Amino acid sequence: MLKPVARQVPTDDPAGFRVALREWFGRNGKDYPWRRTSDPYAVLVSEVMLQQTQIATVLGRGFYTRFLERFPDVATLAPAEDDILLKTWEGLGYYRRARMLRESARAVLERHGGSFPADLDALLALPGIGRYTAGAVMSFAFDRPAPIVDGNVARVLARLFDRADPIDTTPMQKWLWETAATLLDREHPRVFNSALMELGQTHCRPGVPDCLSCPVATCCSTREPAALPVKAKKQAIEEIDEHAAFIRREGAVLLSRQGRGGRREGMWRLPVREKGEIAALPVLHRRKYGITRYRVTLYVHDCPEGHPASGTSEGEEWIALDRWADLVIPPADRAALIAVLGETEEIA
DNA sequence: TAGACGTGGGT
DNA sequence: TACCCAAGTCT
Repeated sequence: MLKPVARQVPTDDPAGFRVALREWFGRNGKDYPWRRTSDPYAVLVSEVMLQQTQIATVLGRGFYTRFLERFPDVATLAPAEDDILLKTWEGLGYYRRARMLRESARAVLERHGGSFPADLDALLALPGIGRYTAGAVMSFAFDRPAPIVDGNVARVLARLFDRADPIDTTPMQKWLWETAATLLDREHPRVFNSALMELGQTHCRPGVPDCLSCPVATCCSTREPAALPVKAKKQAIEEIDEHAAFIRREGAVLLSRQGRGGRREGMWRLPVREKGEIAALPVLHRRKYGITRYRVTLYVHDCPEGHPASGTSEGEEWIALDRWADLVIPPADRAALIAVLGETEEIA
């Protein structure tokens, strides 16, 4: 694909850049629910859900709407119990986000009388709110000038300025934030930041971008947009096996609640055993799933009551068959449970 | 500061 | 199928 290569960069004519972006966004900006509100709480919920999570997931699977229906404001979120909170977040991943959102709601009640502060440092001091999210709430909710740099903005800026330095390094991060601050339209921060991100999501998308109709192609210096941004090499994926026991008793199945400080804290899983304990038992189900840097193969073994591995240990409980589906369970375990229970029903 | 933290959509 | 990685933050 041939792409025009500009001789100037956006900082050569910041005013022109802002106008081009604003006009493009005025015609093409998408209509997301969080763009229809200036309620900082609702904006924060959307931003936290969207951390490392695609819009299609948050919107398409109803997480955003469901969460706001159940927790419409800080006063309803602050006292939420873990179970109900996690149930609303189930399937979204990065469950710590949900707890930190609740901690932020509590902090807003305690420190700010229930109203979000329109102040970058005060927002930054709230749990789970980093530089990006603080800037997003400032600009999207309050329409106050604060730069933001997320994956979209980093890609757009790296291409506009033809910067091949890895974006996940300290110096490049510094440059990205400084450049975002320099370019920011201080008269229209909400529209500017929305537009910059949306440009990265539409025309300036990852992989092969659509440069021919890009509204700011006249100040984009890269010759090979598809090669940008550069990222530091990521760590290798590690293959691991998990051996879980399907232990069933009259009307109940043994499940294990994940403990404090660990992965997926408070959620329920099939009880995992040492491979040696149950490897010899028949495999009822096999499933692959990814978590962080691991590629996990989950084996579910049929473990009869009375087998040495069927004894319950810390955090494990018998859950009635008509109740397990209401628990908060990771998707892989839920799918495995459905498959295994379905099979054994047929056998029975 | 590098690694942990989840899941699913896109290719 | 396999791989990439997304509106990041915390420790």
